[in-house]
Amino acid sequence: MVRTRFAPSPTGYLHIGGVRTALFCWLFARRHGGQFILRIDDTDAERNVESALAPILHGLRWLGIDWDEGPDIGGRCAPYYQSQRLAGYQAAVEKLLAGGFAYRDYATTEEIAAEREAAQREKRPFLYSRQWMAESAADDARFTAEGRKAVVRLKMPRAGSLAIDDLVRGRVEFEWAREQDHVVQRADGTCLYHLASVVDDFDFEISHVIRAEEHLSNTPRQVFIAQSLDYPLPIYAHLPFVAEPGSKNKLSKRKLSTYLKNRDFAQVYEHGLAIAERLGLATSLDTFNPVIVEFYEAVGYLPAAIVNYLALVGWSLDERTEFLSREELMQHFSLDRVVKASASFDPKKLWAFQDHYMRQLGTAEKVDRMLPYLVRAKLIAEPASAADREKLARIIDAAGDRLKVFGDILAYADFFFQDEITYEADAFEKRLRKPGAGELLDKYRSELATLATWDVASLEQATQAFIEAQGIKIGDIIHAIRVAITGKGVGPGLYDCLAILGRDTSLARMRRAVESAATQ
RNA sequence: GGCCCCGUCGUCUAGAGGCCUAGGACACAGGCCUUUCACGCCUGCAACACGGGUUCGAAUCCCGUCGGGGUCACCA
Repeated sequence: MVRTRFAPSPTGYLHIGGVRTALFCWLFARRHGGQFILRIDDTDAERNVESALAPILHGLRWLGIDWDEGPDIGGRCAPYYQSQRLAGYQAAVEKLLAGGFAYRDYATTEEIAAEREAAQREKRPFLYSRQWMAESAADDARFTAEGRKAVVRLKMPRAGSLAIDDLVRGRVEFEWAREQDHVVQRADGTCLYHLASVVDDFDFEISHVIRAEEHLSNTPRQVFIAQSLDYPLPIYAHLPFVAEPGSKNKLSKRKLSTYLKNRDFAQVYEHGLAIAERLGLATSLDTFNPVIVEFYEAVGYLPAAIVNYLALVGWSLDERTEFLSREELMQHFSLDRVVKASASFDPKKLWAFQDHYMRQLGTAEKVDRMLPYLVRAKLIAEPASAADREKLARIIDAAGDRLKVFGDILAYADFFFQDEITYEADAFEKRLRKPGAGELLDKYRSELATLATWDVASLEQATQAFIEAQGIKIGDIIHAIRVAITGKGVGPGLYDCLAILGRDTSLARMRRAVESAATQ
């Protein structure tokens, strides 16, 4: 039975690299009809675990990465918080001690540091002297009498080597003599991550440990712990990590200002920022950041796009398939097609997937998903009336594939719902302050005032007739009309805008624009 | 610095000795379409890190060099 796990520590946010790891674990479990387990690594946590965990669970759920056992739903191996499994770790430490695989060490941190520095000075690899290792009860008594406190260290082998057959790396070998006597239990009795992780993986019957590459060098000590405890070894698979845009460094949420120098990254960030600001969301880099999954949810990306994109960061189905549904991924995912090299996060490629999945949506669904954005931005009152929904549907159809994320509706719908529009300065100058623009627009307005039916076809026909009568080209007036009725230089098709706005509003806005152009 | 991992277009990747004058996608550039923008269509730019082997033949195998990254906590 395949059982994989994702073991986040409650940090308060879901990192895009973490999601990729979770996704691969989940996909692998689903592919093999196994279980995906969520375990919370909170052995060190002093913070509020529940509130720091909520965004992580929420993000995974939003992406559709569901777990079979975990903190909120329980399961046969409960509890799923490491902080609630301390007794098991304690028992493991006792067993390690009893078997001679670990020892009580009374060295102070200063003494260890001194040894490490000495080794560095002499340019030889550091290996603890075990000078303060207690080998008998008498030693314990003696060291304790000196006022020392003990930690428990692993008594690592000092000869031979270990070979791991990693599912993505192949065979990797380590010399035991290079491995340190790592601490597994602190002086205060609490246990460290590596021990807890190994014990839990055994207790949860994890068959495949799929995790990021940064854990590869930690594997020997974990194997040592597992072997010393007589645990069967899980199968390991170390995934390449997700790197910064345009570099090979590990993606980090702290370095956003550096990433912003990357044009693509900056573009995606600023696009999201504009939406967030209209929604009145907090936009500190700590909470609103394309390295964090919440960013995409807030701005209105589709989970399908993110999942599809992320699946292709480090994995591919074949030489040309790009679009894969969740079901197809579950069906085809395999670790042997995971690449070994780290892969840069490319926000523009994610954007392209978003564009693709957005097109699959029908108008009705877009109305449902975009309406909340308009409500939050106070462009539509809650609850939305049937008329508002109808109008929104028309706007969405007119805007078409210009709407890349749900939040984009704000920029395309605002002037339809506002009573009073503001002009974009550049567009106003260029289109309405041009000599003669006002007069022409005024004539056009008078012409439209007499129009029998106010719909797209009639508007187009009337406009054509108007430019022919005036002996001008469409480009000579259409931009002025657009700025007059929308306030903007770009937007949906002009006749659509006029039709949706209606006769009264359109004519009133044109009149006001003519006045503004003349007086300002 | 020690140990470990990695190295194909700017980016994600295909490639398991001849199918490679290296394929696809994103990005980028130019053009067409066009009322703006977006879309669409066409074209283009662009890579096997380097050096030695092995072989009739190497992006693919071996060795070395260089480069990049990870890790060396009483963090996870």
